[in-house]
Amino acid sequence: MSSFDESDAFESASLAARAMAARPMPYLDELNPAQREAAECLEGPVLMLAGAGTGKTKTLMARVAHIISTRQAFESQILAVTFTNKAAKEMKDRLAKTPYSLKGPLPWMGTFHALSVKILRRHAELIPFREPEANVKEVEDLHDSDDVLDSYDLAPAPQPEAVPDRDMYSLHLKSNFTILDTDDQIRLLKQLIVANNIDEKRWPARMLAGIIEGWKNKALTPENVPSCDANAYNNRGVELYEQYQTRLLELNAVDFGDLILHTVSIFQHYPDVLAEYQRRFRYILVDEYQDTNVAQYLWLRLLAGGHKNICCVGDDDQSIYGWRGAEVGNILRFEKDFPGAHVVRLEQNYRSTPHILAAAGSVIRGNESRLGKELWTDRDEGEKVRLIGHWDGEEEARWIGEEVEALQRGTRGMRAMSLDDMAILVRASHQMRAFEDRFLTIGLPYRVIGGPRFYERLEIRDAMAYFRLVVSPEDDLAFERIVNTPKRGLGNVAQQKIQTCARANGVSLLEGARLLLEEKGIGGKGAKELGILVESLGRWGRMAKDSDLTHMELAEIILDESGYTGMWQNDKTPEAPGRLENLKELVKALESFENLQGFLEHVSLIMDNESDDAEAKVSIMTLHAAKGLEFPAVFLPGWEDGLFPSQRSMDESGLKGLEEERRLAYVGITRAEEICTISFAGNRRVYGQWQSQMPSRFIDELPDAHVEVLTPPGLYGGGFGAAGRVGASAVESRVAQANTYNSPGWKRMQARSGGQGMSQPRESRHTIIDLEAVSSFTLGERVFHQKFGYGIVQDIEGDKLEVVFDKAGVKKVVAKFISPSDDIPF
DNA sequence: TTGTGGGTCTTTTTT
DNA sequence: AGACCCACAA
Repeated sequence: MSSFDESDAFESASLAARAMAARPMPYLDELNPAQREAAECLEGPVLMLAGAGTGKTKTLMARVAHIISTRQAFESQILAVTFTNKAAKEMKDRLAKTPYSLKGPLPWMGTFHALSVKILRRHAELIPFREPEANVKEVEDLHDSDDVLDSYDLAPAPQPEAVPDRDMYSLHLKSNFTILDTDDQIRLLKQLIVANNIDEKRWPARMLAGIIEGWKNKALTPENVPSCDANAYNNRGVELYEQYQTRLLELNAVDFGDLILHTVSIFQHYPDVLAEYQRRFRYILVDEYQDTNVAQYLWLRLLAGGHKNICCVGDDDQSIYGWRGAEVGNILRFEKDFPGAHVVRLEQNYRSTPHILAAAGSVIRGNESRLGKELWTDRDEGEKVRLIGHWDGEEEARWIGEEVEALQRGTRGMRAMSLDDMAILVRASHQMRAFEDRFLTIGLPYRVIGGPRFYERLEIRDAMAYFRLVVSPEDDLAFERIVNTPKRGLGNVAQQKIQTCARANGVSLLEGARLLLEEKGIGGKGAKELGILVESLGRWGRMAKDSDLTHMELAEIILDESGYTGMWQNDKTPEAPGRLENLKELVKALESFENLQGFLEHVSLIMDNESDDAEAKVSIMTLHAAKGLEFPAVFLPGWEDGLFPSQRSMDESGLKGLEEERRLAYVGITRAEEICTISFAGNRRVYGQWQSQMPSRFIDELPDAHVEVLTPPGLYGGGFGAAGRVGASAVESRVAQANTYNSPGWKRMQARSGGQGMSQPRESRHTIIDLEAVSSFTLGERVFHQKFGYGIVQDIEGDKLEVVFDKAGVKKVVAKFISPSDDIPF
């Protein structure tokens, strides 16, 4: 990456010289007044509140063009940050298409992580930062502060008297560090957990990984973890976190969280380094600001600290990643963080019809904490949002399948739509199965968006482990991964021996294996195979250096000679051919890199897959995956209380959780350009159990005037099932439900499974208990919880209930219950 | 070393 | 119900 050299040219070149030839600004003419304001205001901090479909990317691009053509900065002095590679790529493409006065691409456009890697490679040896003695007290003071954010000042820490001598610490990060993905991380943590004699059953590695990730998201190093988190992971969380960080340094590796954390830490502790970057980046642009976590926020705040020419773009109503550390607070607090900030609201929507916007607006208005925005459009009215209830999930999938086909043909005078124009957006990925099943049986082409990323797949990770080992033989994690893949007769015992031998000699596992073979510490088939592997790795390594083979040819040789390709060729399972296909893809992907090394450097941060195939297909994806996309026709199935809004989200995060769910609903509806169809089912299988469902409370929030309630076919003829009833008179029932939802003891229509001849609906009393209503329980009362089943109330304490459930030994403190006082659903 | 049975968990997912 | 993971047996 030579961008630093490029941008150094700035020091000698004069901006004034470029200013001589002023050019017209065609990009500004294409904007509406609000967009134009956001693009033109180049002085000081700007917050661009861009609602769904209001042309924020276009505005951002115009802003870049404006900065360049008014000679405020060179391309290389603009820092443009996104969250995903997809977003970064999209911006790159857009910029390339409408270059205006741009001389070339922006070298500092990328994800937080990619940009951090770029920075970190230059300063890796500054990690870890060690507090010089004199500063220790100060740091302790910081930790006592309640608010993580307030404990950091905009000004970097005072320069330590003596810059730590890196040689003093044998252990520091080196510039060629590897980036671990989640899988490696978990394996590493597992080893630590075992080494610490912790019961991995009770305290899973995943949990620890989650806790550590949470800390890193908050920019907390092991020393910084506040005392309130000290009891995390059976009181040993911090201890293990520290060990983990040490282990990472030993491996010269970082995880994703470290990329941000280390960069922030360098900025905080080395003012000269920070100043260099502050000077370099004259303008900072941030996309999806509502998704930033604390660490990323600090990253930005430190970089913008000097000139404060920061432009954050976001939509507080589309913040749906709170569960992974995103802080809506960042965007809500922007004006406080950056006094004198210029706030621009983009409210004209170019995507959806008025009916759709009205529905979305009416739902999101239910949220308390928002900056407030009202989308409008001058488009034609179009169709009302459609609402329909179904008997069960299968019926719902069947109906949507037919509806998709109808739209494809073009019905009721509507234009025929391509399958590419339609999407089904679900709350949880397991909901996708019903649609896949149905679409397979009727032969409707579909594509699932999401799923495991290309480079996360088993075979890709295996292949890459081979490459890694060839490039850097001391990569122990890679060695562990492939030593017995394909099967070489090296089981646990053999691997243990290698571990011991390597540790005893203080060498890498590969080297340890070699020593072990020399000492004849291992025998039989395993020894022979291990010998071949060790020898081959050495040979491939030499080939990588000396031979004239292209790296693609080398990759193929590695995969073939190691027996890895053969392993899948002999595999008779149905997925084997697909995996071989993926391996070919992988080799093809090597093409765009100069060598294996270069490929590996980048692969952990890229995810370009999504092969664009020609055939039109309906898209199926989660609401989260749909963010940023748009479709003429959108289906939103599964709007049932407990599923959407998700019970778990509400249990864990209360009102905050509910508000995030509501934003999810908002995101869903605003994906639609012309037709938006919301549906729910009266009955659904939950963990193999049939449960009757209530329509989502968000349905209550839809404005009657903009909703058309459809009648599910066939329900009137056969009888009056719960679903039929709710579906047929959803508008009336919505009104009734709205009044009773949050109070204990609402009436509930009880559905009964019974095939075609649907029985009369029966009423039964159920109670939803929220925090305020816990006191309405009595000791010894029998309760039912969706997850834990039936149980007895043991104790009532403040706003918490302690319940012992029938299911062997489950004793939980939960605040929310559903309690049937007479009848049991199904 | 590989197969099997029992126990557990079950929202969303990027880098 | 169904997937996954681990412990234990062949």
